[in-house]
Amino acid sequence: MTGRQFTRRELALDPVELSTLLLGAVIEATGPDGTVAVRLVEVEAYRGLDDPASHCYRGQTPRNAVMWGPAGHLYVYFVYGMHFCANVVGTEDGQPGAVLLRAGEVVSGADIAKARRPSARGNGELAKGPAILTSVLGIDKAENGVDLTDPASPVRLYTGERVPESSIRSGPRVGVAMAMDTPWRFWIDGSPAVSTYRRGGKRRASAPGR
DNA sequence: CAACAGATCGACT
DNA sequence: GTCGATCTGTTGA
Repeated sequence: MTGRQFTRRELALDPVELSTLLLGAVIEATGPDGTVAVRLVEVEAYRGLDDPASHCYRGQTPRNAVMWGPAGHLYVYFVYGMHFCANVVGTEDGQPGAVLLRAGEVVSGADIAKARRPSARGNGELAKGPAILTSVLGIDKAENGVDLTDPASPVRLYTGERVPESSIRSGPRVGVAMAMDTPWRFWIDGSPAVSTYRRGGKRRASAPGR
């Protein structure tokens, strides 16, 4: 157990503000094989309408509909044909926005986390990267839209130890080609779970033959 | 250590 | 048909 569960009202923030609130917070997910909790150490803000890199920049679609919904819900999307990524919905009232959960440290259920991701290189207690985080937590499309503030929800969000502002760093988001000058990635300085930065950009498909 | 190509499904043009 | 809020193994400095 860590802190108390967040309320929807506490999470109804601009994604940039919500990002710093989520650092150090604990997300806990219960699946058929058990419960895993992760302390968040790296997140990214996506503000929607103003933000060309956001899924909702071009308007509402069936995939991103959750981002228009109430704060404190989980937005899960499938990407690159094999990975799931999880976001916490922040703003409300027609101002879509969310915070991508990028990395964390497993604080309970480490054995289950390891079983779910046996190929995790090195330390299985780290969830270094958004797709690894979701697989360790057992989150997939089925958890899209669940309420993180509901005690009965399969995925819940709790307050953690407060992170001193001096240890919070920010920088450009990972893998984002547009708006690279916007430092909307936030992480806890010194955490081993923080993913290494990879710049975004177009990659031409090469090797036309097979 | 840094950089790149491949894998693979669904949303969007 | 193209490309993506990615990860991993391989290659090269």
